[in-house]
Amino acid sequence: MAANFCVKMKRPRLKDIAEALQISIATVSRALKNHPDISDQLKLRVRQLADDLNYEPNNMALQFKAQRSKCIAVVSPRIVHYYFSTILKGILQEAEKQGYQVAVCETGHELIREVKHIKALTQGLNDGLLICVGNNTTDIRHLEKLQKQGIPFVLFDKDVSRIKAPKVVVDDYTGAMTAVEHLIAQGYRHIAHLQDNGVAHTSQKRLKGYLSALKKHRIPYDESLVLQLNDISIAAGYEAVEQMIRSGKKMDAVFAITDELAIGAMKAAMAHGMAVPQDFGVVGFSNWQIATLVTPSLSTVAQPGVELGQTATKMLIQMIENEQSAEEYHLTRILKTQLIVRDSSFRKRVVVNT
Amino acid sequence: MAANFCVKMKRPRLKDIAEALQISIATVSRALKNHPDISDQLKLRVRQLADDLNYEPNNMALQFKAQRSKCIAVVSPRIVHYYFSTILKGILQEAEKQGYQVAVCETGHELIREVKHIKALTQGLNDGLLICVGNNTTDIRHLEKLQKQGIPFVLFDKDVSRIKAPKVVVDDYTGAMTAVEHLIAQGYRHIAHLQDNGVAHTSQKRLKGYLSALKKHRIPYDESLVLQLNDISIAAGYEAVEQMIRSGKKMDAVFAITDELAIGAMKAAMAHGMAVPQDFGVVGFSNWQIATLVTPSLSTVAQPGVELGQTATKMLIQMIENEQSAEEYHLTRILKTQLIVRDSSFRKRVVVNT
DNA sequence: TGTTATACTGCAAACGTTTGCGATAACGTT
DNA sequence: AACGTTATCGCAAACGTTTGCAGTATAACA
Repeated sequence: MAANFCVKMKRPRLKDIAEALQISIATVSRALKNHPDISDQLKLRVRQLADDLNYEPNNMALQFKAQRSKCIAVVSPRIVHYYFSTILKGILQEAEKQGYQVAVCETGHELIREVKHIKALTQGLNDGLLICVGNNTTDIRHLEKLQKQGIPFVLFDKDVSRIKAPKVVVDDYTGAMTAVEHLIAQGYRHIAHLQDNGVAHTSQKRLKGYLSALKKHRIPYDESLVLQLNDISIAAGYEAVEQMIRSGKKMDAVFAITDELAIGAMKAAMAHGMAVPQDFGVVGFSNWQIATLVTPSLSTVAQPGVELGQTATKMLIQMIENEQSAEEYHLTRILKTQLIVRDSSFRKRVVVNT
Repeated sequence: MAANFCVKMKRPRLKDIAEALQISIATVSRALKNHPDISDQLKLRVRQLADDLNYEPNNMALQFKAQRSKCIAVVSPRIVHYYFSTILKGILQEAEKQGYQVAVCETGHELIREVKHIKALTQGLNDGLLICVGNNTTDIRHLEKLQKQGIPFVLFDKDVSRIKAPKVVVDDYTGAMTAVEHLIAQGYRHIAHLQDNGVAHTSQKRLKGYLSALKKHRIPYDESLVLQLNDISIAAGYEAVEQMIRSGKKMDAVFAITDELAIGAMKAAMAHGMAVPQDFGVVGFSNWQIATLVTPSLSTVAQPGVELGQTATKMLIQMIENEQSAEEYHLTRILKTQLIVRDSSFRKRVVVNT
């Protein structure tokens, strides 16, 4: 009776039920878990009271006892980012399926924040980590420390070649190569490549793909057609291509490391009177939503974000539940990209392959 | 010596340090916490060994003891969504600042998943919740239950008028009104409104803003200019406006509930030979990234996503740390939107206000 | 009556940490 | 010599739950 007057009712515990029913805590626990040792009659009484009190087991106590939290954490350089959102969606899907909670944090490509977050996330709360390192992460001592501590983790999207650990990445090399081969098949011959500063692993792989495609089709490599940009924005792409055109450089196509760069390139070409795709072909990378919205629509290399997230999560949970450390479980899964041909690179006529 | 041969070294505990140093666990704990009761000499030895063993306190034990996890959880309808990403970024920023971990989950606007996730997230692991209900959430018993349990939570973005709880929302009404007034000021008179099925609180507020603007400027309300669509995609916007044009309906502008709808509308108008913004004005809602990329660029109402996330998080953490339940802390923060005028609605001439 | 099986239920330890309080020694003071 | 002070450290309880083991009562059987 009087208990109801209490404004702030404490969370009920097994002990409360036990005392109310004059039985032991152990019995309550077993009754709620439908243990055969407990009589049906008592089970009923216990469950009744548990429902009335709105009893929910205290997960902090459970995970403390089990030393398992059923939580994993994601370390991502960016949150407001179409591709990373996609990956996160895949992670959440798989985690939900397996009953795991997912903590998220953003590093903004800053090593300090990366280190800080990883440290905070590993102080016992999470069973494992999904990490995408930042573009500037060359110092990998924090990852090596993770390994030493035996904390399960999986690297995703960005490869870190210097560390042996489970990884899930996208086949940037083949993706880029396929894209450039497509441009070549469409008859473009002077294909420029727009990339960022080039330090990131992905950038290098895509450049290699570009080079391989040229080589395979016996197209001479022109160094001046590969542009390193500080920025991967639309404006940067626009500016780069405009300068090239102004300088009189012969160029009839662009393969860009980003959809945004590609769109900038496309706009610059059009602004200078070139028709896309007739005079100028463009292929981007990532298949952002905007690729379908620009005119002409942008051909691009799609990365399987959801699949990547799912795969990484599956691997991580497997490591956790089999108690395998990252060290003894190094295997790199490479996911296929898919070339999506849209209007910006499809001349709609049969092209003789050289 | 032999311990080093052990392949899988267990995580060191205070007990391990204590035994190695032949002192009590309590002393180790105090030494590491720099308690004045412990001699500097012993502190040094303890810290030395702790460092050597790479000791990190077990957070599960800590949070179990304190019954505080320093974790909050976010329940969001969508993950791959520009606006929600922005909000999440704000949440993560504020949480990082205050040392909280953030768990995330996606409901996909499905009530069942919403209920399930909220239940899972509240079984003790999180100190509080940030919830954006789905569009179809009319049954709010799960929220009422949260209140009864005294678990702190803040509703964000979507208002749920039937429940008294702390909320952070955006001023959809004024945002919509300002947008429509802008169209009116630009001289448009036959302004259509594209909305979704209209059940969501935000949809209703925006419709009201639309109506208020018309009324204020003495423009007769034409019911047939308000279209409820099943879908908020570009295609849906395109189709809706195309049908209107074909039907011969007089219409010279669109205010859409979404940037995507607005872009669809714009493309439809242009496809039918109308010049934007000369013959046809368009304003969207949300300021997605694509708004700047379409031609002409899209005017839109920007929602302060980061600010919203930060505000909600601040409120939640305050509730947690002051032990205020959602019931006794109901206050609704309404954040201002900002009209961003771009090419799709700016006729670039002085317009006499009627 | 004694033995054994059956059906329940409770005791207590364990998970790792913190912390109030009590204990011990060394040293100084009277 | 007796007492007080100070510095240093340990004991044990507490947080909520699970679970192996032991215990008790009842009933069935010889």
